[in-house]
Amino acid sequence: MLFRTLADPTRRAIFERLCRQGEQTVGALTSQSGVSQPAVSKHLGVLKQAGLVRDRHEGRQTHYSAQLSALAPLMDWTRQMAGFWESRFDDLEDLLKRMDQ
Amino acid sequence: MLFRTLADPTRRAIFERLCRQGEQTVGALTSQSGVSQPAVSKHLGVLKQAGLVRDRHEGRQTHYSAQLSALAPLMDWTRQMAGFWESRFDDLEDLLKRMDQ
DNA sequence: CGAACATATATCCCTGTGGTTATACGTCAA
DNA sequence: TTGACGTATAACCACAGGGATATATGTTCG
Repeated sequence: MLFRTLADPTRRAIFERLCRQGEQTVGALTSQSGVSQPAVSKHLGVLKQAGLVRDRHEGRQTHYSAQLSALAPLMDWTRQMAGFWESRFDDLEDLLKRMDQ
Repeated sequence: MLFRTLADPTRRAIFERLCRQGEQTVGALTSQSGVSQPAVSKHLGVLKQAGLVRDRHEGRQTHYSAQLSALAPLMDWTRQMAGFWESRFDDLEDLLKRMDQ
């Protein structure tokens, strides 16, 4: 589900912005997304269902923020793939270095 | 492009199998994929274009293997998002609260 | 209350793409 | 060379889903 959710560029950009700049209203996200407000709301719904964001209602605005813990399965998957590969003899020192950072 | 490539379950399963079990022929991959051989070939083409697999021709068969170094951008992206998140004060507070629970 | 505002939902359209079958291309064996 | 085999390409279909516009829901303010 995570891959699918993050596959769309617009949606991924929204999530990245929430990671970089913290909590944002739908309006703020819309103004820099290049698509309509309903489109942004739909993307936020998908992100929320994937657990990647959480929403907080304050008056008539809704504030969204990134829920980074949801990325854990992604890191786990990547590490697992690397593990399988590594256990089958080969260098990939470069990748392992980056994983250790 | 990585997210998009790995978003499809069938294609991701093919890649995972190549990671777990090493080099495989198209026929071997097809037999356990649940879809037709042309579909598998198409998926392999997409994976190849994303740099996630390599192909090696041997007679009339083609052997595919995972090219794990292509996952590096994925790890970099994830780490970058985590970095943005941790560098923001309010989120650190949230994290600490959750750690105390 | 009524109007402006912020967001969510409904509806529809249209493209992308994953699936199929049919077929072409290359390779091995006889 | 002919035929069987392994894989790739072609042509087509069906549907998911991202986009827009229109409208509903809910909130603040005069």
